[in-house]
This record gives sequence, C-alpha cells and structure tokens, in this order.
Amino acid sequence: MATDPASRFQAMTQPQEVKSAERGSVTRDALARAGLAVLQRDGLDALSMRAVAAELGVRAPSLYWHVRSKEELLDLLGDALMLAAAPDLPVRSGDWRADLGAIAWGFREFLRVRRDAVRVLAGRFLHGPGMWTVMEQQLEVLHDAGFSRQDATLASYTLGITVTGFMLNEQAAVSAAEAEGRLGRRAAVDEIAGLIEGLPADRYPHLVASARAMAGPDMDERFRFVVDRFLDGLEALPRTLPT
Amino acid sequence: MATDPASRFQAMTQPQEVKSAERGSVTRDALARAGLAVLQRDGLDALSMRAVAAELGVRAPSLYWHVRSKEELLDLLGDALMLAAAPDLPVRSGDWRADLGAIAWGFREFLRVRRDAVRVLAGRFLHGPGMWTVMEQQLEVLHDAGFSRQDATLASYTLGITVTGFMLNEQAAVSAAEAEGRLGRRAAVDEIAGLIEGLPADRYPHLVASARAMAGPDMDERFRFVVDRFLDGLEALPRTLPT
DNA sequence: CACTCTCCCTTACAGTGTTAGGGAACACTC
DNA sequence: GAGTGTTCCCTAACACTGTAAGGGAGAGTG
Repeated sequence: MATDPASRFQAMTQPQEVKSAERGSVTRDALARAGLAVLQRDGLDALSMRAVAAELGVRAPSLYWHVRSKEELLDLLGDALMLAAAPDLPVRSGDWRADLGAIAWGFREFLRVRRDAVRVLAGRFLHGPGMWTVMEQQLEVLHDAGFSRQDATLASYTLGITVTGFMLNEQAAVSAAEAEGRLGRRAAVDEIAGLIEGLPADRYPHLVASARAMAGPDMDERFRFVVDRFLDGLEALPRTLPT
Repeated sequence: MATDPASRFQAMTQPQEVKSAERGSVTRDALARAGLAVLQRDGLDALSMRAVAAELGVRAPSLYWHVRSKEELLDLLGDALMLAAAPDLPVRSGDWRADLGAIAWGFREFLRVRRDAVRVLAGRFLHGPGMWTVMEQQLEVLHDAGFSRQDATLASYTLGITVTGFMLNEQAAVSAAEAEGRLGRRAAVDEIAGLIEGLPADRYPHLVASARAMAGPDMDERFRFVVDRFLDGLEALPRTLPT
C-alpha cells in the first residue's frame, strides 16, 4: 500500500510533525544530567551522541553547539560523577586514618554502584566543581591530621588514582566473568588460580607456589590491603602534632 | 573518461589483481605483532580491525577466524605488551625495596615509551605468559624479602594497579595538554593550579591554600611519592627474616 | 576420486562521531 | 516597526567502525 506516486507524494508533503525542540532546553548542565541518565540506564557502550540527544528530545548534531566533541561531553560527565560521589564521603571522626579510609571505601562503593562510572573517570584529566569538592574533603582531613600542604596534595592525588585504578580492575574482572556467563565476581579469579596451579613450576616457581594464595582474597580483602598499605605509608611521613 | 558502458564493463572484468594472501600467514602471534606495530606507529585510536588486517596483508573479516572480537585482539595485545615489558624490569640488588622500586620505575618507563600501552592495559583482565612473567618477577623479590605468599600476591597486585592507574592519569594529562597545543607536560598542571588559586576561598579553603603545592611536584616526584608510600606500607608488614 | 577442514575472500549492515549548511526565534539598534 | 545579528535547533551527508553471512580455493585424508 501507499506505493503509488500520488500517495507517496502526499506522505512526503505531510506536515511531518517537525516539532523542533524548544530553544534553550539544552544547557551544559542538562547535557550532563542526560548523559548520566543514559549511562546509568544503558551503560557506557550505549552512550552515543544520538542517545544523549534523544534523552533531551533533540538531534545529535545539536549537541555540538554546547560541546566541542564527545570527549568534552565525557569530561562533563566525569566531573558530574565526582560531584555526585562527594556526598557519599562525609566523615570526620577525629581519627584521620579512619576518615581517609572511609573516603576511600565510600568512593569505591560509589564506583561500584554507578554503572560504568569508573570507565568514564579513569584516564580523564578533570578540573571542575566535582573534582574540587572531592579534593577539598580529602585535603581537609589530611591538613587537620598535620600533614604538610605538599604531602597532603600528593596523598590526595595518590588516593584518587589508587582507588580508580583498583576499581577499573575490579570492574574489568566482573564484566569478564559476566561475559563468560559466570555468576559471582570471584569465579573468574578462582578459575585463573586453578589454571596457574597447572603452569610449569620450573618456569614460574613463585607464581605456581602462590596460586592458592591468589585465589584466597576476595575484592574486599584486596581493597583493604591496598588502602591499609597506603595509610601505613602515610603514617611514615612527618607531620605536625594535632592540637 | 571511462564512463561509457563498454569500458566500464572492461574495467569491471579486468583480472582485478585479487591475490588472496597466502594461507596460514596469520597466526595469533602474528596478529599480536601486527597489532603492536599499528599501535606503536599510529596509536590506539587508529588501531582498527582493518588497519591490523592491512598490516598483515589481509582483509578485516579474516581476523575473525583467529579472534572472536576486537576485544579479544586487545587482550592479546595486552599480554604481548606485558611480555615486552618484562625484560625491562630485571633487577636483584639484594635490597628488596630497591628491587621493587626499580620494577615500578621500569614499568612506568615502559608505559611512557610504548605509545598508548597503558590505555590498552588499563581495565583489562589479563592472564597469559606476559602477565605471568611479570608477576613471577615481582613474587620472587617479595618472597625472598620474607613476605608471606599471601602478602606477596597482594603486594604484587597492588603494585600493578597502582602503576597502571598512575600512568593512565599521567598520559591523560599529557594528551590533554597536547590537544590544547601546550608543549611540555607540566603546562596543564600549572594552568590548573593558577585557576584553583582564583577559586572562592570560603568554599574550598584547603584547596585554595594548596594551589601552590599542587603546581610544585612534577610527574616524577608524584610517582616517587606513590611508590615510596607503597614501599613504606609494605615495610609495616610482618616478614620472616632473610637468611 | 570425493569429502572435510582450514582460512581467506567479498558483500553488506547498522551504527558511530562529526561537518556543512539552513532556518526559526529572539535581542538589539536605527 | 524594520533590519540585523546571535543563538540554537534542524536535516543531510560523510567517512569510518565492528561484525555477520556466505562463498571458494587449497590442503589433508578416506
């Protein structure tokens, strides 16, 4: 039906329901919000310019009025994520180790709950309100603990890249396991450990000997190790006595 | 020219120089080698299935006989990179701190020299000869230092994600600076520090106070901090006395 | 000989980021 | 109020991506 030229022409000259989105409906903030929505709902792989645009009731090329490239959009998303993470890290127990640890654990939890958040954050050079807020929280704890400004900024930097690096790896292991149909996030690790046990012991003596030790700790224990080692490392630094 | 049907037909029925690549020229190893070559020459963004295939004198779909997806190809590249990194980390001075530090610094140097290597590695769940070799080296040092098998595996894991996380960030800063035409890799950091200094001090008191401290350390100093803190953290762990 | 495997090929598809250029609505000046 | 510029959305199109479907030449084996 509707294949004769006349009705085809009719269809083509129909009003077509163009309905431009109303002007000004897209701001940089709205863009970040829409991006976060798509990210949470469909994941990073589905986060295309067209998808974000659709979320705003707009076509993809329109985004380029507000943003120079997709990369810039992701920068926006990155800082928005940091801003969203900040409230999850509110602590001041008086014990700087506990406070800094809580920040690390809170950040980890945030990165675990927010779908693909770590993949957006990792390897992104962020500077915006979100980043600043998170840094401020950490610097406050570190400064009050008596660390020098220099050590405090370095420690804050280290904390960020460490947690991000860890989570990037954890999430990779999770999705690798999911891709192969394994349920539970330890399955992959266990399997690898078994595989390693069968490796030639003359070539990888220490690795083979450690196979069982590798299968042992779950991600929580690994993270505890990473954080505690970092905190112990800070402990070795000089600091002025708290008042 | 050559727009009349006759010559068009001629052209279409020309031998066309089909020349299939000879069979068996593509192995999984050759595939990894070709991938590494493309990566080094043109960078990760230019590493498409078609580009890797061309490097092998083959068409893109042929790769799918050897590899299930591009992701699997990247896994191959990842382990090949680890294998390439291993010889760069050969040490045994007798001092475990020095040895482990040298491994970390060597790995960093490798990730800096090998274009986009860190972007391939980061967030990839690797298990292959390359990964095993690197782990073996680290475990040897840690074991001989007297750490328990458990602590040694955890420390090795931590070292890997820490260095990778750090380099991912460093390279991001570098390419962000390059993208904006800044030369030298500190320019971006300096600029940000200046920007932070102008932030509202009532909202970000510690951040503003630390602005100058942030501009100070270059990437080498930051890395030294990260590694030394990690080593100090290990020092706090119990270990059996060396013989 | 015929048959099966291996491994490359061509063709094609749906989807990507991005550019070029057009037009409607608003804000300002004369 | 007319004219002009700016803002912000649109359509059309491009070059390119990863990947599926199916074909065919050659080697190995009965």
